[in-house]
Amino acid sequence: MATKKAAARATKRTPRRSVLSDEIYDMIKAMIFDHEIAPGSRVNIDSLSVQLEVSQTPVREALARLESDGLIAKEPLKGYKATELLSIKELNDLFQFRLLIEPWAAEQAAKLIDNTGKTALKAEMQSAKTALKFAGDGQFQALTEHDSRFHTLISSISGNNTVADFYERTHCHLHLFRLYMANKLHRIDGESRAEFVEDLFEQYYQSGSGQLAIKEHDAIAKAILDQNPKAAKSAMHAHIESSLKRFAPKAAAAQK
Amino acid sequence: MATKKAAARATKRTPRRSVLSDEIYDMIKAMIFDHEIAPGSRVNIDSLSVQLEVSQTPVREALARLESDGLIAKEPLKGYKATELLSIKELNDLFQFRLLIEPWAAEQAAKLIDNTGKTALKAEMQSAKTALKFAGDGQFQALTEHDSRFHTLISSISGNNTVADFYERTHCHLHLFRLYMANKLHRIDGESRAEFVEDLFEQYYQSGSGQLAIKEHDAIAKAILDQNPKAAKSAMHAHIESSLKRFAPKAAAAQK
DNA sequence: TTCTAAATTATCCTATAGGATTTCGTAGAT
DNA sequence: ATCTACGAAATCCTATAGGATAATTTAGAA
Repeated sequence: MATKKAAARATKRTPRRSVLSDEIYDMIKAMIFDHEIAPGSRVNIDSLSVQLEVSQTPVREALARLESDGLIAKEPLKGYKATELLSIKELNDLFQFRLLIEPWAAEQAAKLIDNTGKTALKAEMQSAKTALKFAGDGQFQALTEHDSRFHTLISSISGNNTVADFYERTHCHLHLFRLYMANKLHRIDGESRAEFVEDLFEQYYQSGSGQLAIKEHDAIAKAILDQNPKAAKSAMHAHIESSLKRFAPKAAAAQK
Repeated sequence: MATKKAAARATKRTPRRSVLSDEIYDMIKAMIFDHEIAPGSRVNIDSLSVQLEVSQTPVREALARLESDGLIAKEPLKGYKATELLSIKELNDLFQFRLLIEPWAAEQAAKLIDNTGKTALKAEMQSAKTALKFAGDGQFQALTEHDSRFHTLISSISGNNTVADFYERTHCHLHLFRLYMANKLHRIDGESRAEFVEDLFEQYYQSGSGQLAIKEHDAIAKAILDQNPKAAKSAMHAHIESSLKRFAPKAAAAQK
């Protein structure tokens, strides 16, 4: 008896900290971000379940949630497929929406920030510097993750949970979009790859005038830390507008 | 041949306009709205599947989607439960969020509306009048549905799909909240029921000063139809603020 | 009374089978 | 040669049963 129990315990040493369907959800989301699942391609439940070595049930739950997130679309009796990349119009709509929300959030954050928030914000700006180094080598992941965390952090400091929730939701798409562009490079023949990385780095993170996007983040963070609401609001507004300018040409290129 | 075709058409009279899991999703959502599933109560997959006479699979998918909608929460290894009603803070957060979005949407709608949109808006305002009659008899469902459609319509006329999507998403909660209050009446002993209906009608839809919420809708619709952006924006702003004033005391009462 | 340990309950996951629908390919007719 | 009709394969959707693990309850001992 005891030996049998021990054996059973040994075989499944997996502590399973969370439920399986959550893990599968994260895995599939990662596959979409990494373009293992290309935009617009079919997503087969059967294949996924054998690939991830689980049964269909958790895969189904994960796909249902991803559909709510807008990362996957279900056509009845046809199956799931990954959604297409953002069109120009969708990109504009999204940024217009951000312009309505985030400058306000930055303003509120400057009003309401406490010491805990200040510490967190300073730490995030510190991590941006190391992320920037990786980006110089063509590794953008750290930088995009900083960007996501930065905006999420400000939303949460604003104190309005509805706003914070919204941010996490809508930015899946944007994240995808970014990684698409970064990923695109890897498929270009080796010769011109370095050149493209340079180009992307210049245009995307440095922008024409030599102003780094990170510097815009710095300006926002500084205004919030100084508890200057008006400055924080306008800095955020400027940042989103210049982000859109950086994205628009890339979005147009991705359409084809 | 022809007969065979006709026979085939007859046998499959079930067009199955949508898949089962979608129907189940709608059914469970309706059960939450109608308080067949009370806020905070446990939701058992097994019970639901026998109650709705389907297997567990579609129930699981429906619950996963409802979790994304925020109407149901999952506690790992404990099961699903319906989320609680909005707290005062959440109500304030939600309305603050609406104040950032909807006045802008009304402004855009006034700028961009075409003849199709004008026809739809006029029709919706017409339906409000009949809904108002039902409300006088204590049947608020038609009125709350008009409210939901009205705001959704303006979001869609604004031309920004991100905004339109957002509206549909966030207002599940609000809808629930309203129906909760309306539903509460039915559980009160017959004696004082009429009195409470009167009270609710006065405070919720007529408000202290004798201004009907529908009249506020009228003002918004008129400004949009006149293509007067500034008026539309300020009318929407005023409407949301007075809505919050109507809701706040009810939310406080529901806390207990 | 309070703490430990076993038994019960419930949830999550797996596995598989079968029905329904779409898609693709082939044969025949115009 | 093009189009229609039938048949086969693939895919999705549904249904059901059963095993494994965590949470809860109950019983017994200090």
